[in-house]
Amino acid sequence: MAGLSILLERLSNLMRAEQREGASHAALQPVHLSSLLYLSRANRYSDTPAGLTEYLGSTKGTVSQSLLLLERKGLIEKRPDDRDRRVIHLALTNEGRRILDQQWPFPRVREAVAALSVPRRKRLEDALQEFLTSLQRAHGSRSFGVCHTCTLFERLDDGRFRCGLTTELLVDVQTEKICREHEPAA
Amino acid sequence: MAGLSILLERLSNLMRAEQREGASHAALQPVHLSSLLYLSRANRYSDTPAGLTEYLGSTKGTVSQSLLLLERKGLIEKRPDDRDRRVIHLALTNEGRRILDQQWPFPRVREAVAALSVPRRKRLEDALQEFLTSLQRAHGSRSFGVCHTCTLFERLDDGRFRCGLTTELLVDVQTEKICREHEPAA
DNA sequence: CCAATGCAGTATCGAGTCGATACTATCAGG
DNA sequence: CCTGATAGTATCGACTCGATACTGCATTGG
Repeated sequence: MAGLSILLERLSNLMRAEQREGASHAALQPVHLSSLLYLSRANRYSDTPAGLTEYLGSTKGTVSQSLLLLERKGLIEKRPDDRDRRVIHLALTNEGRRILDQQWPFPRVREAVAALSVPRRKRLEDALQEFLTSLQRAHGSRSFGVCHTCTLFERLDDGRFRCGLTTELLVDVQTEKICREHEPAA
Repeated sequence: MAGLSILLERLSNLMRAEQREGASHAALQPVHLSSLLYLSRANRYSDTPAGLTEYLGSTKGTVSQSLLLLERKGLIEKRPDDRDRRVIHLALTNEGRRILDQQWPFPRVREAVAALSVPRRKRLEDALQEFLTSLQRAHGSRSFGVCHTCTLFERLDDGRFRCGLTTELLVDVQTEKICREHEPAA
C-alpha cells in the first residue's frame, strides 16, 4: 500500500515547514533545533558530536560545522572527556536551554496534538512508536531510547543502577536520558 | 503530553535522512524528490509553481530556483497557461518520471511499512490521516486531497464530473489527482 | 476604459546545509 | 612500537532558503 508512504511524505513536508518557521524565529536552521533537543536529552555516553551525527543520520563533517555555529552563538558548550581525549562532550548553555524552551514543541504541532482526543492520541502514539522502531531497524540506526528501558540496564541489590555495557554506576537523572548504546527489549 | 512531539521529531529526522539518501542517488536534494512527487500527482489547477510552493510550505523565490534546476536537468517541463499568461504549468518529463519511480518510495520506509501487520498498518494510516488533517488545519494549509473526495466535486446526471469551484468539466483521470483547492468533507 | 491593486513568477544576495575529501590527534591491540 | 580504527576539524562546491526587488499580466472599481 502506497497510501502510508504518501501520508508520511506529507507529514514530513509539514513538519519541515514547522521546523523552518520555528527555527527562523531564533535565527537558526531546523537542524539546529533538532540538535539542541537531542543534546538536552542525551546521557553522558551520547552527548558528543558522534552521537548527534548518528541521531541526525548525517555526516560528522556537516555536524561539526553546525556545532561550530551553535558554539559561536553561545547555545552550547564543549568539554573534553576526562579519559578519552579524542572525545568532546556537548552541553546546552542557559541561553541554549532558553531558546529550546521557547521554540519547542512547535505551536501548531502542539495544537494539532491537543486537537486529538486522549484515546486517539494514545492510538497514534502507540502506532507511531511501533513504526519508528521498525524504521530504525530498517535504517540500521540505533534506537536512542531512554536508559532505564534498555536491556543492558541493571538494578543492583542495593537499589543502585548500573549500565551492563560499561559496567558503570548510573546516577538517577542519567537513567531518564537517551542513550546511543540503547538496546530495545525485543 | 510531550511524548508525541518527541516521536514526531524523531520520525522527521529519520525521514529526512532517508530522503537525503534517496535524493543523493539521483544527485538531487530532498526537496526535489518531494517536488517531483507532488507534480506527478497534481491536477491542472495545482501543477504550478504557486501550488508547489503552498504544498512545500516554502516561498516562491526558493521554489522558483529549485524548478530552474529541475528544468535544467530535464526532469520537468514548463508550459504556459492558455488563459492566464502569468501562470505556468509544470509536468514531469519521461526522465523525471523515471527518476521518481526509481527513488520513491524510499526502500527503508517501504520495508518498515511492510514489517507492520495489515491491521496495524491500517491503524497507523487512520491515526496519521486524522493527525495530518488536524495539523494542516493548524498550519492554515490546504488539504491537498484528491479531487473526487472534495465537497466541491459534482457528479452530473449524465455521468460526467464537474468542479463546483470552477464549474469546469473534469476528465476521469483528473479526479484522481490532488488539488490545491480541495475542500475536505468535515 | 483606464488606473490602481494584486497576483504569478524570476533575479539576486548572503548565510548556512550537506557530502566529499583530506587532515590531525588519540586510542587500542598485536 | 606500529597498525589500524575512531573522534573530530578544515575546506570546497552545489544547493536551499528567506528577503528584497523586480517584470508582466489580470482584475476591479471608478
